[in-house]
Amino acid sequence: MIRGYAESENPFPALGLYAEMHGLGIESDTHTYPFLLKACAKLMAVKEGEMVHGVVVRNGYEELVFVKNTLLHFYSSCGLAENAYKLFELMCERNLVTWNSVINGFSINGRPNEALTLFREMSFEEGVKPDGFTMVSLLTACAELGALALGRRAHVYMAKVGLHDNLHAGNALIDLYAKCGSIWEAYKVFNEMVVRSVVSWTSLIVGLAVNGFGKEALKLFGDLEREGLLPSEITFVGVLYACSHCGMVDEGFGYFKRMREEYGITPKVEHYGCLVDLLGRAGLVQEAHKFIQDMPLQPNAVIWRTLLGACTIHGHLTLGEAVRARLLQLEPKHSGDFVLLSNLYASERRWTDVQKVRRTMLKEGVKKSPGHSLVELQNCVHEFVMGDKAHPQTEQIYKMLEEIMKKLKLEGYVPRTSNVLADIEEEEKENTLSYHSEKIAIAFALINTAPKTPVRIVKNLRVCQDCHIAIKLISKAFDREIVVRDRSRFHHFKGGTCSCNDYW
DNA sequence: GTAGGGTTAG
Repeated sequence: MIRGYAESENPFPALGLYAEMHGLGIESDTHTYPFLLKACAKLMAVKEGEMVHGVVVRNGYEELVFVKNTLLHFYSSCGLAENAYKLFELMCERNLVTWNSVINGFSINGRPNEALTLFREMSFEEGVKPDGFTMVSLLTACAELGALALGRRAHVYMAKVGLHDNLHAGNALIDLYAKCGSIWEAYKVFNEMVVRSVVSWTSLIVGLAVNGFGKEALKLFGDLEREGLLPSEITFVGVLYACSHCGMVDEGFGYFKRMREEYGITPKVEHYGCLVDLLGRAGLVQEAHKFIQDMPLQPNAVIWRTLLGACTIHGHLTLGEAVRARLLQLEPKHSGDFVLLSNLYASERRWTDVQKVRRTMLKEGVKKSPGHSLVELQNCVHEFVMGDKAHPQTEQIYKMLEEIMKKLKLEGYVPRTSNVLADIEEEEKENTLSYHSEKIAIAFALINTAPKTPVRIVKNLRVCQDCHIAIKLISKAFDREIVVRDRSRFHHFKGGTCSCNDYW
């Protein structure tokens, strides 16, 4: 019974049954724990899982590799990669599932570097051969880092050991190439797949959309329908995202209607979020506000933040302030909201208000999350932060930055300082030569790669307006294609223009 | 005869 529930869509009753069993004085055996932990993992029931962990230890089943592996999986899927790793370190017997569980724990919890390190340890030091599961975690880690060369190597390896036909690994490859901005390689993987699932289609649709190929994403969705496949709610998130980033307002609402009526999918807050963005981006800010007020779900912070973003782009000061007040109630210390509000005031040239926002931030101890940019070079991922001086090539990098600035000024570039808050740390450091991390990363890449090679950067925050203008000019002045993945989407810079059409 | 994987609005 417990097994049945644990493996079903609603594993909740499994926990109740266990409690009942416990109450009747029936002891669990080694067959029960894995299913219980599976249920806890699915439900993210941390407390219950930790309790089961305690029982496992008390009954002396801790050293059984099967049981321990489910514990690793439980902690990993509840966002507690560290707990999983601690257990892993103490294990005397490990098998492939053990390695996969702990690697995946790091990979899905935003610690891709640790996932890669463990993968190397597993395959090069311990000589354990990876399987499809391992490759999915590895590719996910590469995708997060934007490590294209490393991902390609994994792809080659998969072909060599016969894992290239694995459906899940194939899907992870599509996602990898899309998240590295190499959408044509994603297409290639998709086209060569022996078996595809709706996830394969969805991954490519989402990948096309975030890379700025909205029309192609919608075309692919059409192909999916012609094949008679059933799109999922995530497919529709991709479709609606494509519409909002291409300004296709009517089409977006058309798909939303079809999602509900033809496919019977109940829209979630993510779908409403896309539509708020769709209206807001298109300048229909009042309509977006009305849409939020009329939606049947409770709007969350992301919904209001989307509207605040639209107010900032289109200069709706009064509404923006009202939305900001709501966000203060929902998430008072979200640094991004302070930045948005400040940009809103800056766009209206209200400098006193900009200063006020800054002072509040300092007073409340709200720190802007530090931006960093990643560049991959010869299978190594280099990280740069604003004003970075830690890299061994610092001297060369800053010389290059000077050269870049000289060239850009000839092209008519004037540094844009209206995003005052974006430079808050810069001012604190009182360092006039403190460049944003993406500029440093680009200088580093220009030094270390052959002319005309594309430059790829992954940034954890959104690229600021000043850097966006500068990178457009760099792509022209240095004749380089520059691909920047920021927090929200891709920017493909080439010959002085960007694929986002300055709209992001 | 009990364990693990892919896509999600700002």
